[in-house]
Amino acid sequence: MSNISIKDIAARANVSTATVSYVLNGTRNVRPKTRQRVLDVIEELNYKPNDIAKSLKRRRTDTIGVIAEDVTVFNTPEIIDGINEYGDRHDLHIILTNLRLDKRIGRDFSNTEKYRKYAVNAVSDLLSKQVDGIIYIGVHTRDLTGLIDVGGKPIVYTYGYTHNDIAIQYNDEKASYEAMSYLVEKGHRKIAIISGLMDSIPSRLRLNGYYKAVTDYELPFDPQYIKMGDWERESGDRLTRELLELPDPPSAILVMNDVMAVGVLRAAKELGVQVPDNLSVIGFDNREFSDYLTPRITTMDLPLHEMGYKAMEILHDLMQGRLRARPEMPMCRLIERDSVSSPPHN
Amino acid sequence: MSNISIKDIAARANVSTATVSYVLNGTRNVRPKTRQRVLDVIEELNYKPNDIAKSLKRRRTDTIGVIAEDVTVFNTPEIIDGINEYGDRHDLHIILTNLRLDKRIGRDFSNTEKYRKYAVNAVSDLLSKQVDGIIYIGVHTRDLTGLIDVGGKPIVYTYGYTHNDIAIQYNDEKASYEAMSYLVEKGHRKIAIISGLMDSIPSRLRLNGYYKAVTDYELPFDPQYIKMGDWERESGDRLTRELLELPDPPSAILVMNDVMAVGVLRAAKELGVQVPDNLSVIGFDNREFSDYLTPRITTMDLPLHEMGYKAMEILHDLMQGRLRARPEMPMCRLIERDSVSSPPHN
DNA sequence: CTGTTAGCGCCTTCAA
DNA sequence: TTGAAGGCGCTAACAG
Repeated sequence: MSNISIKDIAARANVSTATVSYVLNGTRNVRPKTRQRVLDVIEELNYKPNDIAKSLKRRRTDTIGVIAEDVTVFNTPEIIDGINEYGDRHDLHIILTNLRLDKRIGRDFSNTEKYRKYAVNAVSDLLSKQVDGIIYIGVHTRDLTGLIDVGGKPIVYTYGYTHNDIAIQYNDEKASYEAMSYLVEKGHRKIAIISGLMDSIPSRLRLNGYYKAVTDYELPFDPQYIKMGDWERESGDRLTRELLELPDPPSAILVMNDVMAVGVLRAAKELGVQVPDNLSVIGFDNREFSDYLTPRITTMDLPLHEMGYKAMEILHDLMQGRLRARPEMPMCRLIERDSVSSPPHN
Repeated sequence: MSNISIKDIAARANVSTATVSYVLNGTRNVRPKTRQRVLDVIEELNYKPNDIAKSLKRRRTDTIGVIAEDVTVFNTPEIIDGINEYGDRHDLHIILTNLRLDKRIGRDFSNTEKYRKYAVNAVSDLLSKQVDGIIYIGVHTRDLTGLIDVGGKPIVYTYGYTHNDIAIQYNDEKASYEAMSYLVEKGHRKIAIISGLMDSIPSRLRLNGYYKAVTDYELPFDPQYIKMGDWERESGDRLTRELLELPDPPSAILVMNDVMAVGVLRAAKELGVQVPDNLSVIGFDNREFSDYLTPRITTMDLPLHEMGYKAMEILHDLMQGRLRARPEMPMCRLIERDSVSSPPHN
C-alpha cells in the first residue's frame, strides 16, 4: 500500500520535503541533478501523491460536485459526458450525487418540499467534501430558483432556469421556429402543433416559436391546430385523431417530444394515413428510439453534450473569479429523417 | 464562507477541540450541558465540517471511485443508479470517472492498448484522491483481466469478467434458456436464434442456454436455425430474411439484442409476415425503444440496477475486510409484451 | 467527563 | 538553489 510520503522520498534522496514538493509541482527551479535524484527515488519507491493532504493545504480540491436529479433520465448522461470532456481537459474531477428523483417522487415536481431535502443534503455533503463548485442538472426544465443554498460557492444550473444564478439552457423558441421553417420550406402551410403540459417553460417557449413562424410566414392560423398534450404517448395519439378528423386537417404536425410522436404515428397508422406521404411529423428531443420507429422520425436534437461542457466551462471561470460575458445559448439542431415530405397536391 | 473550524467552535464554547469532535461524531459521551453549548455555537456560527481534513486524519474518505467506460451507453446509468442507492444508504460518496470510450475509440475493444492509458490514468487519479475502493463498469461484456492495476485497493468489476477479482454479471445462459422455455410454453418448437458476434462472452453463453433448451425440450435441432449476427440492426434484417426463406422456417426467433430485433421486425414486415401472428420474436436488453416499436417487443430485461447495487455492496464488504461468500448472480427477467404468441396451426 | 497534544501528507513563507 | 518549520482542520491516543 502507498504509505510512503514525500517525507520518505526526501529522506532517501537526501533533500528536504520542500524540494520534493518543488520537483513534484514544478513550483520552483531545482538543480537538474537534485531533481533527477528525487525523480529516481519517486520511481523506485513507487510514490503516489496524496491529493487529500494537498487539498487540505491548498484549500482547493480541483473537484466539482455534480448534482443530477436523476441519472437514468435520458438527458442526463450526455450532459455529464459534456462535463467530463471539459473536466478531462482541465484536470477537474467530479463527485456525482444522484438525487434519484424519478424513482423517489416520479414526475411530479409541483411540490418542491417533497424533494428539497434530498437536494439540500446533497449540497451539504458536497460542501463538506470541499468541492470547488457545483453543477445542478435538472430532469425537467423548470424554475429552480430557491431550491438550494450553496452559501456563496460557485454554481451553475443546467436543464433548468433560475433567477439568481447562471443557468445553461438551449433555445426552445428558436428550435421550434426552425422546425416550422423546415416544414414551410417543404411546402407545408397547414401546420398543427401538439404541445407538452402548459405549466412547462419549454412548452410556452416553443409555442412562441410556432406563433412567430405562423406570423412571419403568413400561415393560416387556426386555433384548432393547437393541441395541448401532456408529454405522454397517449396524448399524441388522441390529439392526432382530433386533428385528422378536422374538416380541414393539417398536413404536418410539430410534436413537442418524441414520446408523443410515437402516439402520433400510431394514430395515423390506425386511421390509414401515411406518414410522411399524407402527414409529416417532426418530434423533439432526438430520443434514441426516434431512429428505430417506422418511419424513422425527423426530430430536434437537444445540445445536451454542449450544455454540460458549457456549464463546466462557466463554472470553471466562476471558480477563478473570472466572470465571463453572458454565455451564448447552445442551439438545437434538426435531425432529418423520414417522417417529413412535401404535402400532397402541391 | 465557511472558514470556521472546530477550533473556533471550541474557543467560543470554552471547550477543547476534542470535545467538539466528540459531540460532532458522537464518539464519546459528553455531558449534556456541554454538549448543548457546543451545539449552540455550531448553530450560531453555521459551522460546516471539513471532510478533507477528516479524511486526512482518518485515512479514509468514505468515497469510492467509479470508472465507467462510457456513461452514455445504455447500460451504465442504471448501474450507477444502483451504486447510488447503496451509497445513499451507507453514506458512501462517489467520484465518477467517465472514460468516454464510445466517443474516443468506438466499439472496437480488440486492441486493449488503444484505451488502456485512459483506464490507467483514471485509476491513478482515483488513487491519489484516496478513494476507499473502485468499481469498474464495462460497456460491453468481455474479459477485463489485466487492464488495470489498483495496487491492492478493493475493486469490483461489473458488466465484464475478470480472473483475479470479483466481477458482477448477470446470468446469460439461464436468461436465454428461460426465453426458450417461454417460447416452448407458448407452443413453439421450431425456434431460431440470432446471436451477436461470436467473440463475445454473452453470445457464447446465450447460445449454451439455447442448446440446453433444445436438448431439454427435445426440439428439432436444425443448424440453419442458428445465425450469427453482429449486434447491429442490419444483421437482424438480413438474417431474418435467410431464416424466413428456409423451406421449413422457424415460428419464433430469439434475438440476442433489441437492436437486431428492430431489423427482424423490419424484415418480417417487408416480407409480409405478421409479428406475432406468424412469427414470434424475443429480444434482449429491454432497451427503452423496445416498448415503442410496433409491435412492442417482448425482451429480456438486464438486472442493471441490481448489478450496481451488488457491486457496491460487495465492494463495501471488501473495504471492511469482510469477504463474503460467492455473491449470487443477478438474474434477467422476461418482459412480456406483444411480439410473442402461439405459433399458427397449433 | 473533559482537555492536551501529536500528527495525517502536503505546501509555502521565510531564511540561509 | 535549498532547508526549516508552521500550519490546513480534524481525530484519537493519552492524561487527568
